[in-house]
Amino acid sequence: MTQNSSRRLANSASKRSAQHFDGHSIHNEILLGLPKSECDSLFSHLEFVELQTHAELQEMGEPIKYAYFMNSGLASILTVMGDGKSVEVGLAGKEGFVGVPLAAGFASSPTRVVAQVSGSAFKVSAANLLDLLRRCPQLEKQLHRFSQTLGLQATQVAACNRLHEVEERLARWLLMSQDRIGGDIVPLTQEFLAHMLGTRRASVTVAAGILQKAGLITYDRGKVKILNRDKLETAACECYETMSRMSRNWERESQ
Amino acid sequence: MTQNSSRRLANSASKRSAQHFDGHSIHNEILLGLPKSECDSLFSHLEFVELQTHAELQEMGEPIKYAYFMNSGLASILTVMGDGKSVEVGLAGKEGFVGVPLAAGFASSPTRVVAQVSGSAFKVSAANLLDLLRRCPQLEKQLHRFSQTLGLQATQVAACNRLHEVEERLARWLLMSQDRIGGDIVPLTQEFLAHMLGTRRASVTVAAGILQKAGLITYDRGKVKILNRDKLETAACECYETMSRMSRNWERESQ
DNA sequence: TTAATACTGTACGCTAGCGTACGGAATAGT
DNA sequence: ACTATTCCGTACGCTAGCGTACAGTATTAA
Repeated sequence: MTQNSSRRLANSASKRSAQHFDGHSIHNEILLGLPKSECDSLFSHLEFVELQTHAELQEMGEPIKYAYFMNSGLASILTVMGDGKSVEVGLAGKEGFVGVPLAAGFASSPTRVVAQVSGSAFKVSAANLLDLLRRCPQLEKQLHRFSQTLGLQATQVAACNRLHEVEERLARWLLMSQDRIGGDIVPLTQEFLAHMLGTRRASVTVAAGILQKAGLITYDRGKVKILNRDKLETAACECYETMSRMSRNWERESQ
Repeated sequence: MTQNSSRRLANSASKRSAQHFDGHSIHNEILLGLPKSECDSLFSHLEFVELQTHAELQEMGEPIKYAYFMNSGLASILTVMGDGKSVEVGLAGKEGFVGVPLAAGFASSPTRVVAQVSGSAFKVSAANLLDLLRRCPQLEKQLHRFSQTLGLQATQVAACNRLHEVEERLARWLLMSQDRIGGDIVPLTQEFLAHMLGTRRASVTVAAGILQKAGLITYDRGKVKILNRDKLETAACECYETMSRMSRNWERESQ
């Protein structure tokens, strides 16, 4: 990244549209919401990176090297057990950030984070981020907010995992993913969906089959196409509505 | 609360032991860790309150009126579904605080919080807390930290609820409760334990019966006595160890 | 073209846990 | 002392989901 490109980005950051970085459009909502002064500090430390599917952004228990402002695609936050079984406990798309523990003074990642849908992000080293947080109160505030939303996601997921069935949870997951990546196709195999939902691949096949026969989705070799979003919402458990409402309230309540 | 008592508290707060407030010992670890300057600001706004069992500190979806620095007893953070089923997603004892959403700019509680084991706390109005946070950076930092620990608790619980059995989860819950309240008796009926674990009362009876026959606990009308803590740890799922380790790392990593 | 791999559908026996209900024992109220 | 309530143990039929395995189809590699 050249000094020139970072300056160009910083200059354009005061506008709410058509912001670029080294030729890459900025979609990340945290970055887009920052005041110009903080952008000036921040942007010279950012690096644009492509995220391939299943790329590991953070590993459970290991030091956090980089944090990521998600720009497109989808990052899954997973809790992994000793026997290798995993459950998704949070999602981060372009509205979010990967590396929230850093903002609270935690140096190691308590979870695994993988790019579940390929995309891109702006990454920053942990050391630089910590330094920036001291100078950028708005950035710090936004990261604390997003940390809180992830925590709330996790609480709802904790209850949902205990009380709701695979079919409902699958529908919820598809809706939440579509909200974050846009479009009507969610590229993901049943194998990895099973890891998300903390269940067997065979259970996903059955649940997806039911949704498919009902005409809500089609499933073909790692690509889910959402055909009827309204009906899919009724097929999902209440947790989808709850989590959406939390996001909306969030935007309203945060000044 | 008199001006006199708050002054006395503030004066004693620079010492690490024998701190009192209106004659009540302070056990809350967040309060004990604050510098004297912030104590001076904070203490005049605190009020000591007794918490009866099942007292509701915060209701899901409603505005947060008061925040609580827990002093003794145990607060359960619950996610409640539309049909009334509930699951515990977090615990706060004297190491903690009830009302973390306030610190991130959230005015309503996304969860229900009840005093699961009676005790006491120092409460502060939401408005006063928000005002104090602007003047007390250490307090703000500590609340962000605790917010993060609650979020991590929730992620582990989300996975645990999906993957582990009632008996393991019961053992984990008893251990975590004992860690927070001290002593070897956890006063709680099977009915409410069922709400915590998101299961039937009958399932708790069975699980508790197994632990009882194995000589790990005794159960009698709302009082669990822990007889063999070591064996109880092996009966619990790995999540207990994981969550304990997270707390320990937390203390080490946070400066 | 052939072989190997990845992805999906399906099947079968099995178990934990559900919903529900009933009875007994301890406690509290009057 | 009597009654009502709370709390715990148990039982029974039922279902979702588990672990596992195998086969079929699409994709990729050689």
